[in-house]
Amino acid sequence: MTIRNPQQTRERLLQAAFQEIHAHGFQGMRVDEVLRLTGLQKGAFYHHFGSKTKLGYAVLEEQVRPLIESLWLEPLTKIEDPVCDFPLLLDSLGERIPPTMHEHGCPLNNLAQEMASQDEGFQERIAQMFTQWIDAFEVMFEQGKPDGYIRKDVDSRTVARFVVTVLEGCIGMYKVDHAQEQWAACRSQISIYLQTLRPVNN
Amino acid sequence: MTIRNPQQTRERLLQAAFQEIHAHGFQGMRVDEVLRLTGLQKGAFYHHFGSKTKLGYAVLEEQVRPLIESLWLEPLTKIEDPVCDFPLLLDSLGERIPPTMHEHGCPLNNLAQEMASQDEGFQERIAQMFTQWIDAFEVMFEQGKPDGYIRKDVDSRTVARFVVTVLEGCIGMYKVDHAQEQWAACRSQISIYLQTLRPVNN
DNA sequence: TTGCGAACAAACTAGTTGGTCTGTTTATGA
DNA sequence: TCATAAACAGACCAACTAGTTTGTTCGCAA
Repeated sequence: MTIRNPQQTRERLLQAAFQEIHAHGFQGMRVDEVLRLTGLQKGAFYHHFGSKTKLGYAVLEEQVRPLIESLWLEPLTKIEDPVCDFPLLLDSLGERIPPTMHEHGCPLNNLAQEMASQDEGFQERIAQMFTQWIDAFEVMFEQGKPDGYIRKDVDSRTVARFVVTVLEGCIGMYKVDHAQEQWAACRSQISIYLQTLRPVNN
Repeated sequence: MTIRNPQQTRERLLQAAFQEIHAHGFQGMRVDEVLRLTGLQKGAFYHHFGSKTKLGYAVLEEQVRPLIESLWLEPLTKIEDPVCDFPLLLDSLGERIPPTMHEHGCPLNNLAQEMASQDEGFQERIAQMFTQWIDAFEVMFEQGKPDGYIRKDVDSRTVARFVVTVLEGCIGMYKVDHAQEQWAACRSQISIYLQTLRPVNN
């Protein structure tokens, strides 16, 4: 008599799938390998998820999304002076992310590059998550205006788009050759860029 | 009696493979589909390329590399004032790239994100091509110094790294939802950033 | 207590995929 | 001209892969 725990079974499948997708991409992820990692069988898999694609959606929403939220969205709300504090947040990133991130990059960006043009379901979910991410940055810059940290005429949304772009680009570049200079370059130059958002009459 | 042309046969295979890899990724590319597109048979394929992987390498070096060179490296050599001319080069990009690029993004970046952590052969070739690309930007910024376009104390390599990062990030973001604002944001903010490279006593 | 659906196990299937093997035709150099 | 290798055609194969089916067991509500 084995004790059953449907929620935990589902969660185990999700975590193993997330791990495999992060390492090999969605198309590279093998259902059989997820089963091997969890010690479960086909029956369990297709009971909880109807198909490989639906599993992918679930991983995106239940694994990747919370990760982005805790790693980025939540810390951003605590930033007072974007120009000064955001680069500091970047510095702490190395310690805040799990080791697998160094090797395989940002799971959201990976899925974005692989699946956005392949599957509409992925595309929509990914686009929404990026929008949410940009929103968080926009709020951060907007909130910096009343306190005089950011110029009033700055287009916060445009700046937010740019910052997210730099982040994804940087993580992508780092994935290629893991060069420390690459990360350092983005860190220093984003800081220089942010200085341009300061009010003129300092 | 059919006329044989080994070089052309090889080239046809390369072009079809490039097209398929660009559309579906390397792992998503099917040898059979390349054969169908070219009207050739397995014999021809495995005569010219020993394996799918070797074909991938050949596509990278004989299709992607020349594309990067003609689209970026070559135009960069003609730029005099980086701060002013580079954003103009970006503006002309829309007309200079083939339509498939809009849909599937940068083939080099796609392969980078998909294969860098999967296969050492890909990783090394991709890293080298990125280095070459960064080199070209570095030269551009360095050459802008004697003429007073760029501050003498600017670290050209760091700036070059940053610019390539922004480009790849931007193309990647554009791939997700094809938003015009995304492209416009990067275009305008990269221009603002480049202004910080100007000498102070203008 | 019992009935019934949820939660699995496990064998099976049909289609796909990269790659091989054998044979045939074309070019090329001696 | 003729031998030899290059340049293919095309059938074949073994491994893999997502998904199905059937059957069994567990948990909960009535």
